[in-house]
Amino acid sequence: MNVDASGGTVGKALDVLDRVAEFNRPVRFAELLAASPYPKGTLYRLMQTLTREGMLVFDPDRQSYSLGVRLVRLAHAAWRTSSLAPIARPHLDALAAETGETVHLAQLDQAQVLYVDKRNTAEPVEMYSSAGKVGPAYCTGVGKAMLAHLPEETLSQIMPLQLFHKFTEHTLTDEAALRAQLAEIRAHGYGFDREEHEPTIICVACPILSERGRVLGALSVTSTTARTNLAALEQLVPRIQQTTTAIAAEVQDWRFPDTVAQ
Amino acid sequence: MNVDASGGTVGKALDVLDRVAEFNRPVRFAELLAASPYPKGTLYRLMQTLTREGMLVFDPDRQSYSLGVRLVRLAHAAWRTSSLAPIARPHLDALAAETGETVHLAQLDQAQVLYVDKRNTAEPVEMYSSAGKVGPAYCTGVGKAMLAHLPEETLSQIMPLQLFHKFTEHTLTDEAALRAQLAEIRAHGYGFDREEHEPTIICVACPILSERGRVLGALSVTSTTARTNLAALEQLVPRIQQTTTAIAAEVQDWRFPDTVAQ
DNA sequence: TACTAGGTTTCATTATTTGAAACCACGTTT
DNA sequence: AAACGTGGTTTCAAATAATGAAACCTAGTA
Repeated sequence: MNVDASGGTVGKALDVLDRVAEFNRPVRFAELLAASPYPKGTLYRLMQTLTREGMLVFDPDRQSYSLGVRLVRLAHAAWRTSSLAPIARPHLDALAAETGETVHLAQLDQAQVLYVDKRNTAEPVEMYSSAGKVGPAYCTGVGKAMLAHLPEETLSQIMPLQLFHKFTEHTLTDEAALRAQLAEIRAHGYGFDREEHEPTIICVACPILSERGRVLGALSVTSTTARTNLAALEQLVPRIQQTTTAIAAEVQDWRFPDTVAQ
Repeated sequence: MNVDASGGTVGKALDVLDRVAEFNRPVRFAELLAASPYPKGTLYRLMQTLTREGMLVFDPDRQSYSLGVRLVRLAHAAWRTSSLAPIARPHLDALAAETGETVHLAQLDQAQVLYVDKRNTAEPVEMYSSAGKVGPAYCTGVGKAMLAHLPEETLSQIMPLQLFHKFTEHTLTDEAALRAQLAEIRAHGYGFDREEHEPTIICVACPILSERGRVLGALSVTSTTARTNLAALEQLVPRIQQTTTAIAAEVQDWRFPDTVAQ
């Protein structure tokens, strides 16, 4: 999944972190060794370093490694400064309240969609259960909305990384089909998820664009075919765009509170 | 704050990440250069690498760097597998509901306390606002509860890293005083925060220990002198210990769902 | 035009990383 | 008890990547 191969030591170290993350549970050295392209000694020292640095934690009881809490601390900062979530929060609240539907805020992480916040009127906000989750870009509303507004150069870089797994019978399964839809989305300024990722789940999504047209993220309102339909969701577009515009506007200033550092 | 100095390249790279994080806002190359011990060229390439790897994001509009979203993704995994939060969640809910007070779940990150979850009956759970925050160990209930149960070797390593800043008139300001209290806490199995960090804020905290006595984290119930007092909080100790024991017990198995990897 | 500040690249030197293999510790088998 | 095997740790010369001083851009200013 990760197209590293970049020679650098830090690249490898981060790659190891990713691999540990993929296990989703504490992992033994030998397991990781089997899953890594690195020779024993190299991997060993890499993990030593990462452990010493607090990015990994070694559990002596279980003889296994997990991601370290230092990551949580870093991510806290990342989330605050580099994600749209803190700004978007009140807007999401309002939108979710008004529509009564689930609202997703996402950004691009490499070739995938990373959900940075979520409002679900039914259940209360679950920490990290939404923030931090990743999903495919080619078959989600937010994903396509972002892809559609990417410069061709970037798009052609991440297009080959799309897996085009056929989740449902509506999933777009090749680049041509996707590109056709992206053009459409670009023209309209919004796009749909037509049960492409999960059956009965539909959504309408709008990109969040900077003044200069750079893709900052995307916002979607999700529902089910049991409750509503695409036409009804389309009615919400003006309201959603009102939100995305507001968020984009705030982002413009936001970036420099310029309070004295420290 | 960071006692790196470890020659490795990854150490330096992570150090750079920390420094970026400390700014709490997008930061220009020159700013970071001024704050770093590394020469121009070195820092430059370090940041190039980190940016290429998605750990930093460069905003071309603002000519500045922020922490990348890849961190959020990694932290999501870290939080799930390496923190007590997912397990403790229901227990925290129950404890908070019963006591009607704020409940904190913390773990040690290097020499600091890292809050991994929190329940505040008043306000709803705020994403990341609690998870990811760090605080001093020597003057918080959870901090001292954890320090008290650390093996001497580890303790003597992190003791010199305590800042002993006198937040309030009750703050312990030297190692001797702290060690005396740690002994007491170890004897009782619980400890207090006697307005040591913030005036009027008091809490009672219990460590979460593994079967073998390893420190996994700590749990505290916090209140104010306006509402209650230490004696009343002490009454809650059995209830809190019931919770910590339950969490510790669950942790024992938890670590290996042993579902087929991938 | 000259000057400056911020950022990028070069290149010979340095020192870290590499990885094959040896080694160690332990629990298992014969 | 000796031999074996697996999982983990260390060694050491060779290969490679990181270093940092300085040169070099680029764009905005005097």
